[in-house]
Amino acid sequence: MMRNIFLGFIRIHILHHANEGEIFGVWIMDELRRHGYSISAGTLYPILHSLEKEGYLKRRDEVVNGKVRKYYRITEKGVNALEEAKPKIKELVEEVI
Amino acid sequence: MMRNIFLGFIRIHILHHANEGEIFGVWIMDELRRHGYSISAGTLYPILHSLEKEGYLKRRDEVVNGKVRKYYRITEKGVNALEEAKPKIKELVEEVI
DNA sequence: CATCATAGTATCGCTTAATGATATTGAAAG
DNA sequence: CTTTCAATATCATTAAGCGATACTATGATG
Repeated sequence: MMRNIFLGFIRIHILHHANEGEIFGVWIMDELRRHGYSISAGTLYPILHSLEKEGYLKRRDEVVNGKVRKYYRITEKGVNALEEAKPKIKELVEEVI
Repeated sequence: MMRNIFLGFIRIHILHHANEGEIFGVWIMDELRRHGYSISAGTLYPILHSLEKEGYLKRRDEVVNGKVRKYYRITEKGVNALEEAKPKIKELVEEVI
């Protein structure tokens, strides 16, 4: 029941965090786990790739502690999508809550 | 983007409406369309069946205008699930909005 | 009565998405 | 130049969503 809703939200959450700063795969997984939700790598990475491919996120590779990390940051298009989504989500949620 | 979120919400919306009164398949489809979302019959009916099977909804068949309608109403378990879900949704949404 | 039209529900075959498990990558350490 | 490790990537499987199409009463028509 909640899993379903959470999954619908995951793209928005990713955009949201990528709007506040740079994010990368494992960080997101941890962040979500902290909030009581978890997501498989096999689900997350394809989502990141598609968000990037569709132009909502842009990527930057950096070596951290000798490991390559792919940092993502929101794009202009991503910000727009996020702002457009907010009122719709609000409407969707307020009817029920 | 929004479709995904909407789909995650559909079970909650169904429970919500089944809490306010009796609902049936076509009515839900119309209601959602009115709000700018649409759902295929091939998606909706399996959802109704599973919500019933899992005990969130109970069914009552009635003939209306010479056609059989399956009215659904929320159960005690459904009400509980709905009430439990609300704060979690709120938390999930408020972080982003 | 037979058959027709119709609202509503049900299901099939296909496509797309999520998942856990497993593999790959590349820098650093030794 | 091998090993180790965090992080990312992909594979095979399972589950979910979908449009299209079929099914099921029932009341109307003649």
